[in-house]
Amino acid sequence: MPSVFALADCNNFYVSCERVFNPKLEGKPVVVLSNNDGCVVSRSNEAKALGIKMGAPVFEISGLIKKHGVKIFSSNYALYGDMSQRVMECLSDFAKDVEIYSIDEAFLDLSGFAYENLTDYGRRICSSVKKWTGIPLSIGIAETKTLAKIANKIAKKSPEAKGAFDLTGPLRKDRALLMTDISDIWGIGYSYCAFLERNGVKNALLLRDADTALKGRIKRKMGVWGTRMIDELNGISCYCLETCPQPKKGITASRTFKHPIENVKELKEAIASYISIGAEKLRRENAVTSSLSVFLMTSRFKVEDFYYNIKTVELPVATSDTGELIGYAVRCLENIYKKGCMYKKAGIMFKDLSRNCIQLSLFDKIDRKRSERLMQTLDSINLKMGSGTLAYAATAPGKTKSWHTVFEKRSPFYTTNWEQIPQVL
DNA sequence: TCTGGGGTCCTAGGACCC
DNA sequence: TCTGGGGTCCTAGGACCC
Repeated sequence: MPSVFALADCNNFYVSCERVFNPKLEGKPVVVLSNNDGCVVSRSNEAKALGIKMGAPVFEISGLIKKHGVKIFSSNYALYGDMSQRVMECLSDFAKDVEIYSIDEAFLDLSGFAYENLTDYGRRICSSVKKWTGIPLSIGIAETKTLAKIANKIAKKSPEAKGAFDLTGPLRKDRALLMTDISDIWGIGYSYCAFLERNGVKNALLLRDADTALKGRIKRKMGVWGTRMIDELNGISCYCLETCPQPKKGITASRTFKHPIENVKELKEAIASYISIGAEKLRRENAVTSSLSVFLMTSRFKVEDFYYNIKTVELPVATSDTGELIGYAVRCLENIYKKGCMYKKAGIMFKDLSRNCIQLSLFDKIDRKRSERLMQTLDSINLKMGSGTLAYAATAPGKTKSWHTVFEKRSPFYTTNWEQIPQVL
């Protein structure tokens, strides 16, 4: 049985989440900003039409914002995460297997739906999800994930598609691939796009039908990725549906500061707080780490005196104990801290994760059982009473700090906080 | 003045070993 | 003066994704 994938992708997801609870935003230009309200990460169609680009720094578009009354929001991750869960639950009603690909995308296995009209089925999914969650989405259907991505782009762009576009079967495929710019193919970024264009490959059809010589050049430049991409465009599926989330290979927690920081004490607090975030993720994954890195950097936009340094330590015994990790991290920080630098970003990384099996060391002085109980208690209190209820003193809890991320225009936590639930008056 | 965060995979090249 | 071959493992860096 040939495989059939549907890619369900929420339209302008973060903006759509804001609109669910604030319907007055419908039809208006709206953008959602990154941490510290730095740059644009989600745009409504109206904002796109004004020429606001993805990733644009806010200070560069402040004129446009003023002129057109663009509504702006800080990121509200609690809201988006919760809305995403609702959308994914709805989607799972429509297919036997679902792969959650990102916060706003999922692949559905529609193999064996041959007797249904797939376009109609896709439209039914869209209207049900919209009705149940308020979130609009588009569906692209095809024999491979890469083709489903292309189908999805067409579903989003063309109003006749009414939310869903089916690319299975030979009929519309050539035309669809001809109309697809090389840069719109999944896996083609800035660098590969330039390479392929230099080789005369301007659209997906030309890439699909590459001759042997061109395939060779692509293989040399892009490796196996390039080969697989051509196969996928030819309807040969190279990527199957991953229904169970793969265990994480590493965990990173880092933040950019609104204003640069020089003070080592403040940097220590920031690093301790990133360790807390990372270690909690680690425990949620049921994992321990045996490699910890701490890094510091100044602004990457000030090339003249750019400074970046990273220190990695291998731990004698793998752990997920926040306190223990803070201890190591602070020593790493002291190692790479250079006085006089204005730091703009700092973070921590855990690598070499292992699961559920701590290799004990003969020289270990820490009571592992006790540490495990302590972390379980910490996590359960924070889960019950709210994140950050219990925190290490090293993170300077309860005080407003220069390294704290700024969210000046954040909407209420409508769905995850009883105090902020929407009211009907 | 002001520019996000967290991932994955692949490859080349060096170190090391037999 | 002469100076092998092949395998494995690890890491850094590149490229991409959302």
